[in-house]
This record gives sequence, structure tokens and C-alpha cells, in this order.
Amino acid sequence: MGKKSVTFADIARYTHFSKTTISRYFNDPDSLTVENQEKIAAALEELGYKENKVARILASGKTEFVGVIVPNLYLHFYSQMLDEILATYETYGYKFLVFAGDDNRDVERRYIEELLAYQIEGMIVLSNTVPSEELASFQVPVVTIEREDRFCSSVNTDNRAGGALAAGLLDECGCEVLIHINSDVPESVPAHGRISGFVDACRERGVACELMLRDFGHGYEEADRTMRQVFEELEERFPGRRKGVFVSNDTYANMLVNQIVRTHGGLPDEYRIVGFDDSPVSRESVIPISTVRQQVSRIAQEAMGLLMAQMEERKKRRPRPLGEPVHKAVEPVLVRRETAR
Amino acid sequence: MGKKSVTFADIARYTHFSKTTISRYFNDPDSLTVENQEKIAAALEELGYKENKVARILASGKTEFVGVIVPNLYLHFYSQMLDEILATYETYGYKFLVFAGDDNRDVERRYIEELLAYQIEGMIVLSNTVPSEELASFQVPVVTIEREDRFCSSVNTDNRAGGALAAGLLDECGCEVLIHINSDVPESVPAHGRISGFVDACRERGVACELMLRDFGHGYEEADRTMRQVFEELEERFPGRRKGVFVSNDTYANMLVNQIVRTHGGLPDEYRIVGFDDSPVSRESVIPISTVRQQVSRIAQEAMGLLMAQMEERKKRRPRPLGEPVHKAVEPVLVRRETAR
DNA sequence: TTGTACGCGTTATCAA
DNA sequence: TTGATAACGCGTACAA
Repeated sequence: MGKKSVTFADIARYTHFSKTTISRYFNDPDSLTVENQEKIAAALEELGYKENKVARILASGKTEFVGVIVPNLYLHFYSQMLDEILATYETYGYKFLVFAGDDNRDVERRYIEELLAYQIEGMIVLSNTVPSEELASFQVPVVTIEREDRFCSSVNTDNRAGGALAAGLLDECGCEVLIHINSDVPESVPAHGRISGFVDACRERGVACELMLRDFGHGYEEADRTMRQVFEELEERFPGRRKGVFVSNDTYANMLVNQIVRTHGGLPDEYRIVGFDDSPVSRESVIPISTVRQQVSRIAQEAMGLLMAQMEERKKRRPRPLGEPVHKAVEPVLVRRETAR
Repeated sequence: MGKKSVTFADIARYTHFSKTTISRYFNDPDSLTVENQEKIAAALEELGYKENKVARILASGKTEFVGVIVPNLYLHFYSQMLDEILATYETYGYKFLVFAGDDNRDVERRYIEELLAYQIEGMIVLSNTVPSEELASFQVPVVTIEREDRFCSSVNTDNRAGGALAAGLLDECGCEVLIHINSDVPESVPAHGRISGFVDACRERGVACELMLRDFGHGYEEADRTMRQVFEELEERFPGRRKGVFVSNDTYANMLVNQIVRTHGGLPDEYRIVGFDDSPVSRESVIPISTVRQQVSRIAQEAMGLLMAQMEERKKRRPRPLGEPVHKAVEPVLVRRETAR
């Protein structure tokens, strides 16, 4: 690399101390006299020392690396989540090696191998292709976020509570029939709670409840077409009745709002709509959409907290055999906008 | 770390080869007999060997790390950009250490120090707080994307061409007056080209051209209020004339569209609108917005390509003194939607 | 308070 | 084709 970089040995030679003393200057400065600290500080300045953490890692075994695997950064939820995860650097000092796995299981497996080769101390997984059982089998602490989490510790939004919040708001708006639009989410995925939470809340409130589970495909266009059909079905099946519609995410909710506005020239009183995520589109919509916000920042912090606990445990002499996975739930928050007050 | 991991020494002992031979198995397998390759392969399997790239780094000096600094991942452009940067792992094998600097200069400086301590081989910078002159002073190849780039190599969208595309489309739509809404972008930032490109294209076409540069502040609400004023001004100053409005980004363009739709119940024939970025909101809008797309994927690839070239050069015996920074421009693409055909 | 000596897990240089 | 030995730059017992 051109000129060799300045090392502890150089500083030691220059200051007539030993390498150990230089090392101590960084890791336990108080064990040196103030005078000598200053000498060393001056020498560092003089020689233009730059620290080399790779060498430190090899010697200490601590990389302070955490691996992150997201499905993509196209969906706002994931990028926002990553943003908040990165922000925990200020608290814990851990650095993040990030991979976007694109929902491809084998690709993600390769990424995990690579991460392990870099001696990551822990892993945060948001993608849902590799089963949690397999994740748990790597000898590294893992915390998952909003995905199947049977064998791993995890942090999720309390999706059931989210479904209930939506049902509650729509009910309060005086809706005669409560409808939930979603895809057929497997029970193992936390987001399934949006369905069950909504249905149960409807039952408790004694309100008519309708489930419309559709395959929204993968692209935007496809989803939009499906939503158009759903809209027509709504118009046909529930004419004149006040419909409270809870849509599984804001992007889909916005499609529905657009459809309604294009047809009726606005949001008729017979519609009330609630989305999920509080993603940008919910407030950018012509009619700002009421929604259920996931506390992304809190989720990220809890996840790093959980991970830190496991990583610390692992550094001890006799680490406990990890015990049962811990699952944390973060309460969602209702955001009232114009589609349902 | 619980059980010590299996090392070359263990494999060597087990197979009665030397550590060197084991190393060769990985880095130059053909220099071993096929027979011995198989023996070693078997031993690796047997003992459950996991590679340790940190040790390799220390010995070889090559980290295959690239540092990335983005302002945030809240804006879609940055997260999409990061997504595409991460995707280049498949081509080049470089891993990415990512920091979100939140537009705080000193924070970003700390992040850069940290990145350098991890012996990154190169850096991709999207945030705009640290001057390119300072970036160039670190002894690491740097490529910037869509930011001030005087002293660094860079890849940017050809913003002037983007402004011209917008002007062209609006002119073709038969607009009588062409208006550009933007903030007062400094000339050093590539995005300034959207202004100059637009203005020059108007002049060439001999069309009336109006610049409305406003301070849109930092939050969404603030920007929305500003856009409301801009809208009122448009209505007042150009009544009855067909207005071709080019807005600096899709989020703002959507605010304008919403304002118009709320006032007029739709998009009157006297308005044509073009945004910039092709971000999700442009097609999620009630009236899907015509826009100028940045070729994010191409930009990311060009950036990594440029960076790779510099990093390779640096590994040679007598690296050229880097010479002048290289600036690449990527052509934008016009996306015709409903607000301007 | 400071120093000695060794280890971390690879790669690189020679020599065989 | 293989091996012995010395780096790589730092941390850490243990000794002084």
C-alpha cells in the first residue's frame, strides 16, 4: 500500500517506550503518567499515526461487527429500519456489514457465510427466506425483526394490537361493516397478527367483519390491478353501507384511496380507511391516510439491546447455554389522518 | 468465544501437511496434487473449518471493504442507491460498511476515521457535508455521487440533460409558459444543473421561462405550506394560460398535484407537470406524475467501476499519482405519465 | 508505572 | 510440489 503505515513499534522506537506502553495509552491511559501520555500523544501527532482496528481484532477477538440482512431497500420499511439500526452506532459502537438478499435463500446463505468469515459478533435478520431454525444453528447471536422467529430471539411490532387499533378506529367512525384487505400471510409471520387481531377485535365489538385475502403478486402494476378488482367488489357487495376498510399496508391503502377518488371525485362518507406502516405515501396521498405506525426506532433499539445482551453473555468465561429465545413486542401507534378520524 | 475455532494449524496437524500447503489449497489449489487437495478437503469437512478473513486481511493487507456514507435512508433516492451499491457485491466481492451521517459534518468526520481504521480500500460518498477537497486528502480512493465533487472522482446524473428533457416535454405539450420550481441550489452541487439545463432549453426553444426558487425548509409540513403558496402564486400570475411546471423532485411535484386536484377536482388542461427522480410517489399519486428518472442502477455500477479502477491502481508497485479526478455523467430518462404526455 | 514475550490466524518469501 | 520461518499490528499474561 505505498508507504507502510505507522505502527506501535514506530511510536515505541520514537518515544523510547515499549509497544505495550503505547497499547496502554489507547486502552488504559490512566495507567501512564500524564507526562508520558503527553509524550506519546505528541509522537502520534508527529508521525501521523492511524489506528488499525483489523490488527486489534485479530489480537483481541472482538470485531464489533454486526451483520445485517435485509430483503431489499426498496420498501420504505426496510430502509427506515436499517437507518435506525445504523443509528445505534452512537450508543453501542458496533459497525454494520449490510447485505440485501433480494429474497433469494441461497444468496442469503452465501452472505451469511461471508459475514461469519468476518467474525461478526452478531446478526440482525429482517429477510424471511432462511428458517429461524437454521439461523439459530450458526454459532452467533441472532435477532430477527418482523419475520418468522420460532427459534431465534426477535423484536416485532405487536401486530395483533395493530389490527385491534384499526378495528377500534373504524368502529368508532360508525362503520357498519369492517373489512380487512390483506394477502394470505402464513401464521408463522408476525404480520399475520394484523389479521387475527382485527378479526378478534371485531368479534369483541360485535361488528360485522369481512376478510378479503388476495394474491397481490410482486410488482406494483399487478397489485394495483388486484386492488381495482377489490374496489369493484366492495362497491358491489356493500352499496350504501358505511365501510370501514383496514388495508395491510399504506401502499395498498393508497391504491384504494386513489381508486375511490377517481371514481367518486373524493372520499364519500360511506368509506373509512386505515393503512399500516405510516410510510411516506400515507401522508402524501391526496387524502392523507390514517394508519398504524410501527415504532421503527424503538424496534431497532430493542433489537440491538437484545443482541448486545447475547453478545456480552458470549464473552464471559462460562456462557449460559443461551436458553430460550426472547421475543419482544413493540406497541404500534394509531395515526389519525383524513381517511378516518 | 467458547470453543476455539479450527485453524490452518489444526488442519495441517490432521493432514500432516504444513500450514503453507493448507493456505495454498485456498489461494492456489492447482499447485497441489489432486490427491492432496482431496485429503485437505476431507479434513476441512471433518474438522468443520470456517475461514477467518480477519487474519487474512492482517497478513495480506487487503480488506475488500468499501465504506459508504449516506446522509440518511429516509429519502428514497439514497436507499435505492445503497441498494444498488450493495448489489455490486455480486460483481466485485467487496463488502460494504455503511454509515448514515444525518447531514452532520463532524459526525461524518468521525465515521470516516472509523472507516479508515478498518482499513477500507475505498469510499463512496453521497452525503454533502464534508468538502471534496477534504475527502481527497485521506489516502483512500473516493467516488462521490450527486454531490459537490470538485476534487474527487464522481458519478452524477446529467442534470442539465434532465432539465432539458423536462423543458422539452412541457414545450411539446403546448405550454405557453414554462415554470421551474426549486430551492436555491448552489452551483457546486450537480442538481443545480436541473435549473440551468431547464433555463437554457427554454431559451433555445424560445419559450417563456419562469424560475421560482423558494426555501422549502426541512420538514414535510413546511415544504407543503411553501408549495401551497407557490400554487396560489401560479393561479394568480398565470390565469388561463397553459402552465408547464417542472418541479425539482417528485415529492414536491406530488404536493403540487394534490393541491391542484383538491382545488380543481382534477388536473385541468391548463396544467402540465413534470417531477424528478421517478420515486415511488410519482406513480402512487392520484394522477401519476411524469418525471425524469435517474438511472440509479447504472450510477451505482459506474461508481463501483471507477472506485475499483482506483483501488487496483493503488495495489501496484508504482501507483500513478492518481492524476485528475474523473467525472462521469449518466443520462437521465424521461418517464411519461399522466401529468404530461 | 513500565517492559518482556508470546499469541491471534493468515499470507509471503525463500529454500528444498 | 511442499515446507520452514518470518511477517502483519496489536493485546495480554506475567514479570519487574
